[in-house]
Parts: sequence; structure tokens; C-alpha cells
Amino acid sequence: MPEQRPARRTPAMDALSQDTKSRILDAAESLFMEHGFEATSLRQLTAAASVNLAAVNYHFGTKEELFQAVLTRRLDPMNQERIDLLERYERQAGTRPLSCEKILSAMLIPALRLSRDERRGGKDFLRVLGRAYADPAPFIRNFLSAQYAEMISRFKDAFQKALPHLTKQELTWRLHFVMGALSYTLAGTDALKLMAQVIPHDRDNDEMLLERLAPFLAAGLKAPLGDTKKLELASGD
Amino acid sequence: MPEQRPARRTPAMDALSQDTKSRILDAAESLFMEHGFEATSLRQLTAAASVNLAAVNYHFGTKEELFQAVLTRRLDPMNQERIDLLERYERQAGTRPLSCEKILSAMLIPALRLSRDERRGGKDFLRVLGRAYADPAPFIRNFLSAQYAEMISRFKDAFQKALPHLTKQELTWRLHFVMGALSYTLAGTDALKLMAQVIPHDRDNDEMLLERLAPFLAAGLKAPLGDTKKLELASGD
DNA sequence: GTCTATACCACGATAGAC
DNA sequence: GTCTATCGTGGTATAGAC
Repeated sequence: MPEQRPARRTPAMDALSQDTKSRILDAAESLFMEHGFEATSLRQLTAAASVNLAAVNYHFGTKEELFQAVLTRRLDPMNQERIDLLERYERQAGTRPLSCEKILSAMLIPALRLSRDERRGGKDFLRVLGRAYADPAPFIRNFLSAQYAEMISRFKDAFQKALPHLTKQELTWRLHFVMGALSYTLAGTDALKLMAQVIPHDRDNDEMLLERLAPFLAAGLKAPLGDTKKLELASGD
Repeated sequence: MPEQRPARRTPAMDALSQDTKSRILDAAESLFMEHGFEATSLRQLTAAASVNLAAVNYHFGTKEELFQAVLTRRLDPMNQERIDLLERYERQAGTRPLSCEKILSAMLIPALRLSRDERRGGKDFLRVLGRAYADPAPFIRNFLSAQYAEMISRFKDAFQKALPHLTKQELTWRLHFVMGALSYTLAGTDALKLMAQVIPHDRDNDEMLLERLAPFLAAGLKAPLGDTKKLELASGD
């Protein structure tokens, strides 16, 4: 249950007149996205928010719990947006099953919209998120799993209808690969340099990304089953 | 150029009698993999290596340069192994182009072999690596780009021969997606929990992973071009 | 309840003795 | 090459003011 604020604020309120908790959240989001979690000190963070150093401890407990609060504030709406979009597509389709491409676009569009929102972190947020996925602290990964569980479960059902020939286990794996390609692609701002081919980031890039990623993932999801001969892992020589 | 050691050691040497630099590297690898980079202090690291606190600074400069040295020691051989395997496949195939599946297995097998090597980090190493990809410090990402550049370039040529109808740019994107699904899958130990389906990690899991991932990626690589209608990103309602 | 000042201990890094 | 001592900064805990 969310603790109640001391007073309700108007929407057209100045940032500096927000309550302490919101000011901390805004400053934390901005600084974590820009410099990363570890490189941001609570002293510079609380200075930027114009609050006392101990305020973070009082309102959020620890620096890591503050990080979780920052993530939740962004992930929760995005995943809800994904579910809403999927359900809208399903209503439009009536009784016919949705295509893989359509389901994928319900996953991709809210993520891309978030990555384009420069006012609130943009691509930097997704990089921080991708980093959190591989955090050595298990409770961070468990936290993220819980954040995504409902959305994933909902989309798994949709994909199962679109791909009835896949077993549940097979679909689980393929969805895992989809999430991987998606997370990596959205999080890796500089990863394209790996390919030794610079693609400048203009404003139409996201649509282009969507049009390339969706067919790639859809083809993988629709791939025929197990016609690959066993590949030797041993150092055969 | 690697700086020369003060004395050459025999292979059958006890770990505790190695020179200071090697002892630091071994302890750092073990601790970074287990607890992550930030959570590992130089004090506990140097204590585990039985060297003085200042030795890290003397031999490696900073904690981050030590981290790079740890990564290089593992990534360099893995990427070389990938190139060697690819060239072996190419020799076996003669003049005929390799299949996507075969090229993919040359990428996947050395990575899986590394992830199975429990003596040297195993899956933990790949998680640390995945984390480094999203590091907020640009020099870490540039370092990794340089580490991968040659291998990626080599595989890009191979894929271009297997998929001559793809433009260079299209292939760049698809390889990017491949690297994404691969990195995420290998790095995310707990990511499968996202799917609310526990798959116990037995010793045959890697072969199973390979047999599922390779067809998925191959199908994506071979997907037909641009037959997807433009998907609206705007909040159409 | 909310906020502040301040004290604590661990961290990475370095200077200088040996 | 190696060590000790020390510096500035980090996250956190708490006592007490409002």
C-alpha cells in the first residue's frame, strides 16, 4: 500500500516545490540514468534534490531500495501499456487469433515509446534496466522478475494461441530469446559500434528498428521444430 | 604488449607460489564473478590473494583496469576459438557456403563451453560480461567493442556469404539481434524464472539450449525482407 | 511524522619509507 | 617491488529538533 502524502498537489506545480519523496525520486532517476547507479553518490543526489542526506534513508531505507522505486515508477506503466495494447488488438481481432507480428508489436511499441521519451531518461533508462538484469545481487533480479511476471504470462497466452503447435516449454524458450534480443537491442546504445557500421540516431530510427526487429523475431518464433542435428560441444579434433 | 614477468614459472606450480600479479588476477576473477565488480573491495581481494593492498594499484593501476585484465584473459581465447572453429568449418565445406546454422554453432559452442567451465567462473563470468556491456562508463564499452571487433567482422563476412540477398545494413541489424539474444540468454541465469517455469540446470542443458537457440536465430536471419506493414508508434486511439 | 546535523566505518587511491 | 600510513569520499545509522 502506498503511504499517503501530507497534502495533495496540483499538476501545474513547480518541481522544486514538490514534496521530499518526489524530489528525491526525480533527482535519482535523472542521475542514475546519466551516470549509473554506483557512480551516483547520495550526497550529490540529495544536493540535486535540495533535501537532506538522511532523507533518502528515511523515505526509502537504502540506496538500492531507492533504485527499485525509480524502476517501478517507469516499468509498471510500461508493462501495463503493453497489456492494454495487447487486449485492444485482441478485441479488434474478435475470435480470430492474433498474428505473431501483431503480438510482438504490442510488446515493442510501449518499450520504444519509453525509449524515445527524452524527458524521462529515454534510452538511458533502458540501459540502466539492462544492467539491473545482470545485477549480482539476487534480490534485484527477483524484483524485476516480479515486475515482469504478469505481463509475460499474459503475452505467453497470446503467443500460445498464435502458435498452437509449440509446446509450453518450447514457447518458454523462444519467448526468452525474444526478450533477450529486445532488451539487448534497446539497452545497447553503443552496441551498434560492434558491427563497425555507424547508424546515426535520427528520429525515425525507432520505426526502422521496429520494422527490422519484428520480422526477425516473428520468423524465429515461427521456426520449425527440432530439425537441427545434434551439435557436438566436446572439443572434437 | 604484455609486460614480462620477473621469472618464468613451471605449469605444475602451486597457486600460492605464483607471482603477485597472477595471484591478484585469480582472486579477482573468482570474486568479481561471485559478487560482482562493485561489491568486491580491494581489501578483501588482496587478502584473498595474500598480497598487500597497494599491489593492485602498482600492477594494474586502478580497480577498473584490473577488471579489464580479468575480462581479456577470458574473452580473448573465447573469440579466438570462435574464429578457429569457423575457419575449420569453412575448410570442411570447401567452396560451398556454410549454412546459417553452422556459422551460428561456431559462435555458440565456444561461448557455451566457457559457460560450462565451472573452474573459471562458469555462468557467472557471462553475467559479469553482460553487465559490463551496459556499463555507464564509456571506456568499458569501448574496450569490449575492441575485444569483439575482429570476431564480429569475421562472422559478418561468413553470414554475408550465406545470406547474399541481405544488404550489409540489414545484416548488421540482424547480427545485432543475434548477439542480443545470445548475450541475454547466456548471461541471465535467473532470467528463466521470468517465464514462471523452472527448468533445472542439469549437465545436458547446454546442448538443449543450443538446439533451441540456433534454429530460432537461423530462422530470424533467413526471414524475408520488409513485408511488414508500417506499425504506428503514435498513441493511436 | 518529517527533517537535520553529525558521527561512523569501509572504500579506492596515493605518497613515501624500505 | 613491496609495505605502512593516510587522505578524501562513500553508504548508513542515530539522536534530537521541529
